[in-house]
Parts: sequence; C-alpha cells; structure tokens
Amino acid sequence: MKNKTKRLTAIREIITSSVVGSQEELLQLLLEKGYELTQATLSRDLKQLKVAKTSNASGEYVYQLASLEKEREVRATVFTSGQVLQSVDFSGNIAVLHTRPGYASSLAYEIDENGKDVFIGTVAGDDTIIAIIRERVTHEEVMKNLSIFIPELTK
Amino acid sequence: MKNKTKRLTAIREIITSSVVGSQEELLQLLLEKGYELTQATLSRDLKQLKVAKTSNASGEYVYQLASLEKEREVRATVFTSGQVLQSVDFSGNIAVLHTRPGYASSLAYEIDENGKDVFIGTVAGDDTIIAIIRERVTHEEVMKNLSIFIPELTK
DNA sequence: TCTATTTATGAATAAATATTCGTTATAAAT
DNA sequence: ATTTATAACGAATATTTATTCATAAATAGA
Repeated sequence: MKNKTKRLTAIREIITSSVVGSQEELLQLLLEKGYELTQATLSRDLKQLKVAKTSNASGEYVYQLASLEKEREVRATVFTSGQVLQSVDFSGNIAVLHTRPGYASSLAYEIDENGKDVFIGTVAGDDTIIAIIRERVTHEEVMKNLSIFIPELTK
Repeated sequence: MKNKTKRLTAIREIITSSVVGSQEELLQLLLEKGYELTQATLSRDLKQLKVAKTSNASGEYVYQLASLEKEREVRATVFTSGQVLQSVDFSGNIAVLHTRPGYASSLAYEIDENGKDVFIGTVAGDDTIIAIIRERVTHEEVMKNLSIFIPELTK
C-alpha cells in the first residue's frame, strides 16, 4: 500500500511544521491534502510513528515526533540542503571549517560521529569549527574523510 | 500546597524508572506511595510537567518526560555519578577533552582555575574542550595535572 | 493460479483523557 | 479581620483516543 507511506510522511511534515492539538484537527489537515482516512487509522499511524502528545509552553496540547526522530529529521534536512560547509583551511594540526551561519554545531556533531579516525575533537562556534587533527594524519586524508560524508567537497 | 510539589516529583520518578501506559495505572502507583488524587488532577499534573504519551519499541504506550526535562534529569544524575570527563586525547601541543553534552564550559572553568601550570588557555564548546599545552610540558604532566581535580582519571 | 497469511482500513465502541463547574483552601491586599 | 484573588481539587461529563470486529486488498507460497 503505497499510499500509507506517503501519508506517514505527510503526517510527519504537518506536525513538525505546525501546532496540532488533536487527532481530529490533524485529520482535517490531512483531508485538505487529499488523504482520506478515519481517526482510527490516524491513531494507528501516530502510534507507529511514535508521535507523542504533550503540552507546550503556551499550555496547549501538541503532537510531536519523539525526540530521537526529530533530531534525525533536522539532521537530514541540514545535509540535503547542500550548502552547509563553505570552506576548509589548515594550519598544522588544526583544521578550520566555515559553515553557513548557525550550522557549525550540527556539522561538528556529524564530524564527531563520523570522523574519529582523523580528528581527535572539534569545537564549534556559530559558523566556524576548529577541528584538531590526529597526529600523523595528513591534510589529504582529512579532506578525503570530509568528502565521504559531505557531498559538497566532491565537486 | 506543599503536597503538590512532592507529588509532581513522585510522578517524575515513577515515569522515568518504569513503563506506565495509562493514567489509571500511574494513579494506582501513586496511591501505593500514599498520594491521594483523582484522574482529573493527574491529567492536570501531566500537562504541567509536560509529560508526553508516546509508543515505545515494543508497541506499548508509555508516558515520558519531554526531551528537555529529560535532559535536565540526566544531567543532574551525571553530576552525582562522576562521569563528566569522558576522554582525553593529545595532538602535539593540544589536548582535547570530551565531556558529557553541556558540561564542557564548567569543566573548562575548573581547568582554567587549576591548570595554569600546564595549559596556556582553553576553549570550550558544548561537549569538547580544546586546551593548549604550555611549551615543554609533557602529556604525562598534563594527565597528572588533570588527575588532581578529576577523580575519574585517578582510576 | 489458487489458497493462506499478512496488512490496511472503517464503523462502532470501549477506554482513556481533558475540561467544566462548583467547592474549599491559601495567599494577598487593604 | 475582611474582602479579593488565586490555586488546588473532585465529581461528573465532554472530548479524545485506542481497540475490537469485520472486510477488503495485497503478498507469499504451493
């Protein structure tokens, strides 16, 4: 059933981009997007997606993706947007990476996760990452490593 | 009403330490602990605490603290469990210290205060500290210095 | 292809949860 | 102290959400 997959994606999009307080409300939004389903199905969908109902700072009830799921969404968005990493410079055993404003932390997180072989650690500001290169690792190796998980460098 | 504060704490404790699938169930656990209240009050408490109802990997419904609240809980635990500093790596005259997320600043502060003999300065991100080692100070000396004020390294 | 099994779904309903309304207690102000 | 406002709460109920039961569609196996 191909429709279900698309519907689940639509549900994710809706609840990440707007405040939805009940299944009836969400159901309405889905209907407007052309998805025909009942509250029973929606309840099952939400369970499967691990959507949580909680309250926000304004004291309203809201549906939201479970924290882990949400992180993954955000990360995926950052990566696919394709303009995050803007430059890489070296000075001895230090690499300085410039990113779009605000993106340094999330990129540094990825580097921490995937670049342990070449870096011993990173510190991120707002648009700059200082990454300390492991001893005896060359700049070429660093670039190669970065290119693995950051498409922009392949160009 | 002093009782409410204690009750809210009890609710937090219960849902972080066990799987609770409904308010009725939670209500029962609270009664066993000596808290007398009705489902109506519990519903209000959960809203105030920003407790979320979601589903876990086993396909059950569970109540859990909202992500931010949860982080705070975890962090409090960390302090008392003595696991802030997680690793120390060196690359030439630079030491990189990894900490639990969010702890880099406070640890860097301690290092600045107590490590002037071995470091000329530090920069902290969220979970990483870059510390620049004074010339002609060995890695051994650095580790010895760190061990003075960070219990984990003594082991 | 034909049968068996799984998956998806809606209608109806059960179960769970939130709110309304009224009351009592607590605190603040004069 | 008396009034006024605020917060806490339960009983009843409205609302919301999950599940049961039945059916149809898709998938797998022979």
